[in-house]
Amino acid sequence: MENIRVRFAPSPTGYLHVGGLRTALYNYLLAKKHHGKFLLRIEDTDQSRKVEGAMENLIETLQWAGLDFDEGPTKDGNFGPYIQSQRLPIYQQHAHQLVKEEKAYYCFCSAERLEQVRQKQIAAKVPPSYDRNCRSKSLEEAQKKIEHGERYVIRMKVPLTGELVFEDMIRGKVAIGYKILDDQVILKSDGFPTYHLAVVVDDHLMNISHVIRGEEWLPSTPKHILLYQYFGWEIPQFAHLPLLLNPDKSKLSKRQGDVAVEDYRAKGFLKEAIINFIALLGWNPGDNREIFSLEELVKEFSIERVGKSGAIFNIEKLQWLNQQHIRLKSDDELLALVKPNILEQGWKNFSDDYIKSVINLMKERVTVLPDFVNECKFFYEDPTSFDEKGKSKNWSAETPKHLARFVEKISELQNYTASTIEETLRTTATEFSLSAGKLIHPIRLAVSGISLGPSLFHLLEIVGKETVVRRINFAIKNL
RNA sequence: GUCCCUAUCGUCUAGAGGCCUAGGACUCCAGGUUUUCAUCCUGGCAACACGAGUUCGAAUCUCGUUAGGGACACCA
Repeated sequence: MENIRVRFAPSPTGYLHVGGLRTALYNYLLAKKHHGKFLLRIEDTDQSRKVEGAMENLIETLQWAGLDFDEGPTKDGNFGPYIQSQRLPIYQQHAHQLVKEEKAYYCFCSAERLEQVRQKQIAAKVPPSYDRNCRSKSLEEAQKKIEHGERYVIRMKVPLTGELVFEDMIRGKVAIGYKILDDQVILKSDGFPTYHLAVVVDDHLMNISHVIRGEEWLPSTPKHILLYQYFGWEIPQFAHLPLLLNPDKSKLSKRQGDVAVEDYRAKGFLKEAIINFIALLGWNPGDNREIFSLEELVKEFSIERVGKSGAIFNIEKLQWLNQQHIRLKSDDELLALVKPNILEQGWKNFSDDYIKSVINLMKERVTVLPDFVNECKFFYEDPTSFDEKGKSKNWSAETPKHLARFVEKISELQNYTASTIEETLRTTATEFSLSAGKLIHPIRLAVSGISLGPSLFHLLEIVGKETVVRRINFAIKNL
């Protein structure tokens, strides 16, 4: 494959959808794999749906995920502008050109008339579509109406019979009969193009070689190909990706869970895990590997290995992948990700080294980033309450005496490390003829307030002798 | 309703006619390791939608049925 140019072309209607991210990812992977270009184009031809700040948010999220585009609104190439609302004259010129060549025509039908036609068709149990009322009007007649100030749209002429056959890289041959295709509006009465015109004109002008998009576009692809033919342009390769699905197998949507990439980001999922996860939703390398970095995906990706059937977006595997990717990160990387949350908690008096030692001890035990906060509280503040179950199970009348002795002994420890702490604990247990567990569990409870967690000896080492002594003494008095 | 797409364990998937008594991963269950929990290790449950055909042989090819989904806007 040579000179690959692909694009991700979202509408700025809010956040970046995980399905959108996957589409962007597959485009990105194909481009990078073949040393091509990946462009971002903003499709904002429906002013009514435009959301303030959505484009900035889209770009920010895309870049957070690591999918840098080579050309786009904030990175000019030679094919801009990359925002469709800034390209209006281009579309208008092309639409009128088709009218001139009698491949499209002016339509003056009012919304009311269209609605009447539709109602009649529904009543007659005919599939609703435009009745081509204006198709037979002469150009002169139309011109006159326009001069009188009548509003119009431009519709493309679709052949009345025959069918259009095209090759999809994922689905193979697809054939669709013309008779079910409407004379689609390509230029709206407000002078904006519809998607169908804009996408074809831009993809051509921007030299797009492969159109990789969601399966929902498959049925309208013939309209696009027809437009390419009308303009006499080379038709790009099409690849229609299988849809991402809700657990009930409908198209992935809000209501049934989070669909915004930023939601998963906020929940503490790593970009590496999200990318890895969505890459595997519809694609696999053909062997048993499952953990991939973005760079590895670039190396391994091939569009031929993209599947055809929809994939349910099920976060259980995402969670597992997140665990795996957390382990792959260095303590320093994790520190950078976690420190803001630590500070947010008001835990300000802790050195980076301290936080890193916590991270190091905990990183094989967490699944999402916030676990470094929520499951690590006792590293940063004294427990204010104690787990009741743990107390009834592990705390006896004798316990304070045992713990007092342990405190006494570690206070004298010169070399306070996990191994000397362990040694001290075991000799203390022996003094009282106890199993080590009879000390370990109450000490854990006293120091952390809960009865689960990492290695006690490492926990005690990290927290520090002073704090351990203070917490145990507090527990002896108050438990 | 019409058109289009799709169909392997609960989920993501491997499988391009014999290598399939269908493989891997997640989840779940059991056992082991561990001071607890988690991790980790071992093992287990679990699928070719159905029916015809082609073939010596079909999860793989063809047709049909069924099911699910998508598209049918001056939205993308």
